[in-house]
Amino acid sequence: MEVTLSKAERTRQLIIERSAPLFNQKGYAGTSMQDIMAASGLTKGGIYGHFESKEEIALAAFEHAAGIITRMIGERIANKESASDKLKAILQFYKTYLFSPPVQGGCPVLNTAVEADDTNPLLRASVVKVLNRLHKAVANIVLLGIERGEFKRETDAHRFSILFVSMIEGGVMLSKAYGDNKYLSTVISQLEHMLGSELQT
Amino acid sequence: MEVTLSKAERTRQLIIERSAPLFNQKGYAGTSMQDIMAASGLTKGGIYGHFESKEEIALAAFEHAAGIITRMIGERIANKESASDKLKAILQFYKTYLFSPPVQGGCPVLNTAVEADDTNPLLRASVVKVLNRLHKAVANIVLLGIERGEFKRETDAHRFSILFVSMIEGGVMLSKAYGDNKYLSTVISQLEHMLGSELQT
DNA sequence: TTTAAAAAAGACCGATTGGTTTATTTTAGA
DNA sequence: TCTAAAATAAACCAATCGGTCTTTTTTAAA
Repeated sequence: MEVTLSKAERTRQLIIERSAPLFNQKGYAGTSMQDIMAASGLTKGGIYGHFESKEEIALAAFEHAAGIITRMIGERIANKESASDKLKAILQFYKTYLFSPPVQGGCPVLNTAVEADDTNPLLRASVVKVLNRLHKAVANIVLLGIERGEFKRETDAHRFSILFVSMIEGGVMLSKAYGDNKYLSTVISQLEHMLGSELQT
Repeated sequence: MEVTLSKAERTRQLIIERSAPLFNQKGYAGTSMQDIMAASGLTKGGIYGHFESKEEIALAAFEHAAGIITRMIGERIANKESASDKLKAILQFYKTYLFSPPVQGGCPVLNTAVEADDTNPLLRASVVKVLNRLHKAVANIVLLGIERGEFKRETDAHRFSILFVSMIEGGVMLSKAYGDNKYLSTVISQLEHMLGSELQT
C-alpha cells in the first residue's frame, strides 16, 4: 500500500517539521504534547499513530533540524573548489545564521547538546553523531587544503576543526543571549583571519 | 562581621544551594518542585515560605552558581600582578573545570543562556548581567596589560574578550557533549598561544 | 461505488505539575 | 518559662503532563 504509507509518511514528516522549531526554542522538557498538537494541527491519537513517545519525536526533530543545516553547509561546500573557499563558505553561512535561522531557536546542536548532556542519553548520542560529521567535514577540508598546497603542511586538521566548531558555537550562544549579532560576527572574522595567517602557506 | 544568619536566611540559602545543581543539570523546565523538595529535605510549605515561585528559586540558584564561579575567578586574578598572569590564571581555572566543576552540570552561564534565551526573559537578563561582568573583567585585564606595556598598544580589548569567552564556552559545550576534556583543553591551549603571539609585545 | 484498511479524533487514564491553605511545630525574645 | 511570631508540614487544588483506547473518518484499490 504505497499510497497509504506515503500519506502516513507525509504526516510523520509534518509532525517532525512543525515540532522541530518548538524543541529548538523551548527544549525537550519545555515542549509539551499540547504544543506539538497545536503546531501540527493533529490530536494525540493522530500523533501517537506515528510515534511511540515524545522522545522519539524529539529525536526525529533534532535529526531533521541538524539535517537542514548540514545539508545547507554541504551545498555551499560542494560549490567551491579550493579548501580556503570551502571554509570561507561555511563562515559565510554562519554570518546570516541568526538573521535568518534555518530552524527557529538558534543552533539545534548547541541547544540539544546543552540540554541533553546530563539528562537524555539518546539525544546526546544523536548530538555526538552530528558533531562528528561536522568535525570530519571541517577536518577533511583542511586536509584537502594541505594536499592542494594551500595550507601549511604542519597544520593540525583535527585541532583546527575543534577551534572552528568551538568558536562558532560559542559565538552563537553569546549572540543569542545578548540578542546581538556582534559576538558571532567577531568570532567569524577571527576565524577568517586565522585562515589567512595560520593555515595559509 | 555578621555571624548569625536567621533561621529563615539559612533555610533560604539551603534551598538555593541544593537546587542550583539541579537547575544546572536538568534545566529550569526539567527541574520540578518535587526535585527541589527532595534535594532540600523540605516540603512545599517550607519552600514556598521563602520563595514566591519556582522561577524565583531558579533565578536565585543561577545567581548563586554564577557567583561561585566569578568569585573563584576573582580570587585567582587578584593573586597575580601581570595581565598575562591574570589571563593565564583564568585559563588554568577552566582547565580543571569539568573534572571538578564548582557546580554540577557544567557552566551555569552556558546552560542558562541556551535554555532561557527564547523562553525566560528574567533568567536571560540575569545571564546577560553575568556575561557583562565576565567580559568587563577580561577586557580590563587586557587594558591593564596594554598600560603595563605587556600587550601591544593596538590590541582590541573588547574584541579579545569576546573571543576569550566564546572559545571557552564553546569548548565547554563540546567537552560536555562528548564527555571528553580534549575539546576544552584544545581551546584553552589556543588561547594561551594567542596570548603569546598576538597580544604580547 | 463498494469496502477493508489506515489514519485521525476525542474521550479517557493515573500521575505529576506549580502553587495554596490550614494546622502544627519550632524558634527566639521577654 | 511563657508566649507570640516565625517556620514548616501536610492536605489539598485545578490544571496539565505523557500516553492509551475506542470510535469515527478518510483513504485508496477493486
